[in-house]
Amino acid sequence: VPELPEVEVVRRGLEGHVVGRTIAVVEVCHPRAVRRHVAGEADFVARLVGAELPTVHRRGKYLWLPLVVPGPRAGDAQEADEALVGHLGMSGQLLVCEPGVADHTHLRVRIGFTDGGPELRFVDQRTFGGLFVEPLVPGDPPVPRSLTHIARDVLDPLFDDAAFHAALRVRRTGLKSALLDQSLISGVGNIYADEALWRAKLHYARPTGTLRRPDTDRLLAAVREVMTAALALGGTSFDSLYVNVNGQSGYFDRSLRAYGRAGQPCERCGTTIRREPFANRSSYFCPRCQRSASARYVTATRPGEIH
DNA sequence: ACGGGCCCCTGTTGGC
DNA sequence: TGCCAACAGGGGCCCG
Repeated sequence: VPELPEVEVVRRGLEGHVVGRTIAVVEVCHPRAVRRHVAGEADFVARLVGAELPTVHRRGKYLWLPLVVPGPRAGDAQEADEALVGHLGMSGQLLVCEPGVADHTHLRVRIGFTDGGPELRFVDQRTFGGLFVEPLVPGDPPVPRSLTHIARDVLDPLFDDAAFHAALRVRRTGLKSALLDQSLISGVGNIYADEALWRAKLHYARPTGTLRRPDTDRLLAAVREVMTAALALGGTSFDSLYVNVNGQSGYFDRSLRAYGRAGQPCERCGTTIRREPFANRSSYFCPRCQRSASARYVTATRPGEIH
């Protein structure tokens, strides 16, 4: 459930079903799912068992739940100094389901609670995602250590539009590469990058150094609009891999204007949407609406035609 | 230091 | 029908 809207849907689900509860048991079913927990599987489990989960945070595509361990005397309030961190990768799901429900084929981690209620299950077909426990680094809010290089996302009120524009100006790369760079702006993946670029009428290969402030403002507005609209529809789901904590799909796939629409007419101008290879994936765009890559740059990116 | 390329996995799909 | 290459929403690491 990869991009920001889908991860936010999951965060809200965790807020409703997991926050306030205390972990009783943890079962790691596949070691690769906890590979980012360097101290190992047993340490991962030990740090979780007995911890209470007061809140759930998200930055970009990462989720984390601060862990509060009960103090020596009952009722002692403790500050969380570490957190359970999760990334869904390409195919990860966090599902809330009754303890009796049959294990999913790709169940990787099971977390049970002291109240005996629904479990939290991490299910991940491709195992690009994972869970790990890490110390929190002080900040607003405190962030797990390995997330300190992740930029704030566009729905974060503290995202700095001017700083983002300045960063684009000094980069020497294409616009979509910059959008996908989680250290510049987080939460944007392949789908919403293409959708935002279509909305802002910008070419994916436009050199970032050529952007003027109004271009950046239009782009950021488009990213915010498309993500907000997707969130309202529960995110984008093409199949059962991308679901909320209750296993339900979102409906934003019907609202996509560029992604996956190769060969179909642009809804703005009727020109056929084109698909081009991009970084081992694909870029979808309207060749008429999104013509802003300079001719020199486009030429230079074609193998064997560098002038 | 920074950008692009490659790899980590499993499953589905479409062409021959 | 079968086989196999291409492709899939991500990111970390290595290399130049």
